[in-house]
Amino acid sequence: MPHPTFFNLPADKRNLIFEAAVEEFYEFGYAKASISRIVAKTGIAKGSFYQYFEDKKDLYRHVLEVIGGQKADFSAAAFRDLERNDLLQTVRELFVSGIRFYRAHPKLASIAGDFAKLRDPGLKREITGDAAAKSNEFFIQLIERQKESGRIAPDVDPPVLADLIAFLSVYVAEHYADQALSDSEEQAMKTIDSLLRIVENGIAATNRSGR
Amino acid sequence: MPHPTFFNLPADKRNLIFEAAVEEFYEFGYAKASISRIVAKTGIAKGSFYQYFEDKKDLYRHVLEVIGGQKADFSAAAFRDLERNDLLQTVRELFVSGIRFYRAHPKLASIAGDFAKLRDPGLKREITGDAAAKSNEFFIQLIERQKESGRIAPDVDPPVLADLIAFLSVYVAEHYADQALSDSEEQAMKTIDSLLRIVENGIAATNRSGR
Amino acid sequence: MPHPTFFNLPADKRNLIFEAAVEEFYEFGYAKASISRIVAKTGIAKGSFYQYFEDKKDLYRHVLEVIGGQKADFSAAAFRDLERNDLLQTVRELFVSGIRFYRAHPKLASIAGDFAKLRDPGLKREITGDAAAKSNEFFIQLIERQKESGRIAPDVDPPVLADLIAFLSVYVAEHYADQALSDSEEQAMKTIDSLLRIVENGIAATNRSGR
Amino acid sequence: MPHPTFFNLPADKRNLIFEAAVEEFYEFGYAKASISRIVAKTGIAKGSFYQYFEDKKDLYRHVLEVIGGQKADFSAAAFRDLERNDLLQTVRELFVSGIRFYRAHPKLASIAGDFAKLRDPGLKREITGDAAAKSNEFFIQLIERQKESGRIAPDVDPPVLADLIAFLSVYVAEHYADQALSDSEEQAMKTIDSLLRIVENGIAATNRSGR
DNA sequence: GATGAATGAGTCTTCATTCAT
DNA sequence: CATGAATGAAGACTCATTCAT
Repeated sequence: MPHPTFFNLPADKRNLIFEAAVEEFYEFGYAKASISRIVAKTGIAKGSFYQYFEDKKDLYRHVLEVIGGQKADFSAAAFRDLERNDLLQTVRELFVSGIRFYRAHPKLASIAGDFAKLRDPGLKREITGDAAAKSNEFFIQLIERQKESGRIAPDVDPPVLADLIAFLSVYVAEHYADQALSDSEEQAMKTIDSLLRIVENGIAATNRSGR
Repeated sequence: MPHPTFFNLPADKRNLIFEAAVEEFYEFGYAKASISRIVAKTGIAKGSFYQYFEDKKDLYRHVLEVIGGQKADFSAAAFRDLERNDLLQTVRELFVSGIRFYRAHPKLASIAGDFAKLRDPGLKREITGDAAAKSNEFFIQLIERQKESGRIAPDVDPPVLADLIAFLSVYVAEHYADQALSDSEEQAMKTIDSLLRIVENGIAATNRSGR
Repeated sequence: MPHPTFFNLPADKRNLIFEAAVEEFYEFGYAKASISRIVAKTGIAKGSFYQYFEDKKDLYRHVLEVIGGQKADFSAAAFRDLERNDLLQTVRELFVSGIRFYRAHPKLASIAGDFAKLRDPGLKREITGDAAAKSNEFFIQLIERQKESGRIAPDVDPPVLADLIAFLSVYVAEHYADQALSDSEEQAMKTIDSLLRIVENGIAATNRSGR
Repeated sequence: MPHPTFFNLPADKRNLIFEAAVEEFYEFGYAKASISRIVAKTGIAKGSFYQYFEDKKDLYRHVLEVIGGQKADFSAAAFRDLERNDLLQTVRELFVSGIRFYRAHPKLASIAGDFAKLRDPGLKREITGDAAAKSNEFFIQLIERQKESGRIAPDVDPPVLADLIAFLSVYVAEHYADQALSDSEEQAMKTIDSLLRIVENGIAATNRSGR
C-alpha cells in the first residue's frame, strides 16, 4: 500500500521509479536491494521516496502486486479452463502462461520467483496476506471434484497434487524459461509438453496399473 | 576452500565456528548473514576469521560442502539402487533420504534448500563448480538406459525428467518436511508416497494409454 | 506569536492542533518533538502548519503561553493573598495551586516543568521575554516589605528566598505530584505541609535562635 | 559500560573523545547530541566510535559516570561529616562542594544537572541503576537518626527533607553558580549561606514555635 | 488561505575487510 | 598464528522547511 502520493505522480515518474525498483530487486533480491541506489538511479530525493512508500517492504509489496496483476492477465485463459473443470487442460495452460510471462517479462517473473522461494514466513504473509492459502484451497477442491468424476486416479492425494502443481508452475517455468529465452517459443513448448505428459499420466485415472 | 589454518584448528573450535555459521546462515540467509555476528557469537577474533576463510563466500561454500557430504551419507542407499538400475526405486529412496535428512538436520537442510533457490548463477557456479552439471548428466544417462530397457515410457524426455527429479528431491522434501517435523515419520512417509505414485505413474512404461 | 491565521481557525481545529502539540511535547520534549508527527496526528496539511506557526519554536512558545494562562487561573487565590501581604500564606497557596494544577493537567504541568529545566538561556528568554525577571522582582519587593514589617527574619536574603520559592513551586510540585496522582488529594496535601513547615520555620522571624 | 577498546586507547585519544563528548552533551543535551558531530570533531572514524561505545546512551552513561566520580571527590568532605552524624554541617558542605564543583568544571556540572532534570524515568534508571534510590534511602535513615537524637524537629518528614536536600544540592548549586562564576568565591559563599540558614532554621529542633 | 509534494542534509548504526602488533 | 582496533562507505529512515498550485 504505497501512499497516494505515489499514484498521483505523473506516469513518467511513476514508471521511472517502478522500473528502477524492478531493476534493483531483480539484480540484488529483496534483502540486498538498496533504496539509496534506487533514488540515485531515478534522481528523486530520498525524502521523496519515503513520501511514496512506507519503507522498503512497501515498495517490494507494490512491485509484487503489479507483477501479480500482470501474471493474472497471462493466466486468464488457464482460469477460464478452471471453470470448465478440466484440470489437465488447466495445468497445461498454467504452465504455458507461466512460460509466456517469463518470456515477455523475464525480470518481473524472476522477482516473483524469488519471492516464492523466500523462507521467511512472516514476511511472506505480511506481503501476500492469505491469498496464497485461498488459492491453494480452491485448487484442492477442484481436484476433489475431478476425483469424484473419475478423471483423476483415486489414490491421488489432493493437497499433494495441489502443491505439486503450484511448485511446478513457479519453479519449472522459471527453470525452462532460461533456456526458453534463447530457444524459439515452439521449442520451449515442446519441452513443456514433455513435463506435462509426466504429470498427466501420473494423475490420470485411465489404465492405472493395479497397486 | 578455507585456508589450511582452519583445518589445523582443534576440533572444538572448528565445530564452534561451523555451528555458529550454520546458525547464522539459517537465520539470516546468505545475503544478510553477518560475519561480525558470527565472530561475536563464537568469541573468536575477527582477524582470525579472515585467517580461516577468504571471505563470507568462502565460509558459505565450506558450509555447503559439509552439508553436501552429510546429505551424501543419507542418500547412499539411493545411489546403491542407482547401480541396480531401478530408477523408480532410486527416486523413492532419494525422496525418503531427503526427508530423513531434513528431519535429522533441519537447519542444514534449510541452508541447502536456500542455496538451491538462489538465482545468481555466477555465485552458484563459483560454489558448486561443475558438480551439479555432472550429477545431472549422470542421471540423464541412467534415464536413457531405462528407456532402452523399456521401464520408462518412450515419450519421456530424459533431461526434463532429470530436472524434475532434482527439483522435487530438494523442494518437496523441504516443503513436506515442515509438516513432517511435527508428524510421525510414518505419517510423513505416507504423504511422500502419494507424491511418488504420481511421479512413478507419470513415467512408467506400463499400461500407458495410447497418445 | 503564532500567525493570525491560527487564531482565525475554527475552535475545533485550533484545539485539535493544540492538543496534538501538547501530546507531542509531553511525550518527546522540545528537542525531539516532531512537526511531521504533529501534522500526521492532526491530519492538517504540513503547509498549513507553517501558515499557523513560524516554526517549531513558535508552536512551543504558544503552548507555553497557554499553559501559563491556565496556571495563572489556578494561582489566582495565591496572588490575592499576595495583596494581603502574608508571604507564608502566599507560599502555601502557591504550592497548593501548583499541585492542584498538576493534578488537573498533568501533561501541561510537565511541559511547563520541562521548560523551567531547560538550560539554553537564549531559548528561554526568547520564549518568556522578561516575564520571569519581572515576577522575580515583584517577589523580592514583597519579601522586603515583609522583612520591614518584622514577619521575616532579618538575615534572610530576599533574592535568595525569591529564587527558593520559585524553585520549589515548580520542581517540588511536579515531584510530589507523581505520587500525588495516585494518592488522594488529602494525602498529597499532608506531604506538602511537611515541606511547607520547613520553609516557614526557615524564614519566620519568631523564635529565631541567635546567630 | 564502554567496550574495553575504549579503555585500551592511548590516554590522548581517550581524552580527546571524552572532551568532545562533554562539549557535545553540554552544548546540545542528550537528545540532540550527534555522534556524527563527535566523530567529526575528534577525527576518529565513525566505525571506531561504535567499537568504543555500544551506542549514544553508552557514551552518555560513561560521561555521567566520570562526572559522578569527579563530583564524589569534591563532596568527600561532606560525607566525612555524614559519619559525624551532623546533618546540618553535611548539608552545608554538600552545597559548598556543589558550588565548588560547578566553578571548577562548569560543563560537567551542567551535564549532570541536565541529567538530573530528565523526565524519562526509563532512561534514568537504565543509566544510574538503583544508585539514586539507595543514596536517598541512606539519607532518610540519617535524618531519622537525627530526629531521634533531637537535632531535627519532630514534625519534619524524613523523605520530604531528603528530597529537598537532593533537589537543592543539584538545582540551586547550578543556579547560583552561574552568577558565582563571575563573583568571587567568597561572594558566592555568602549567597549560599543565606540559603543554608533558611534550610537550617527550617529543620532545626531548637526554639521551634509550638504547632 | 489551504495544500501536500519536494527536498537533501541529517539521524544512528552495521558492514566486510585490512593491518599493525 | 592470533589478535582486535581502525576504517569509511553504506544501510534504512526522519527532519524541518519551502513553494508551486
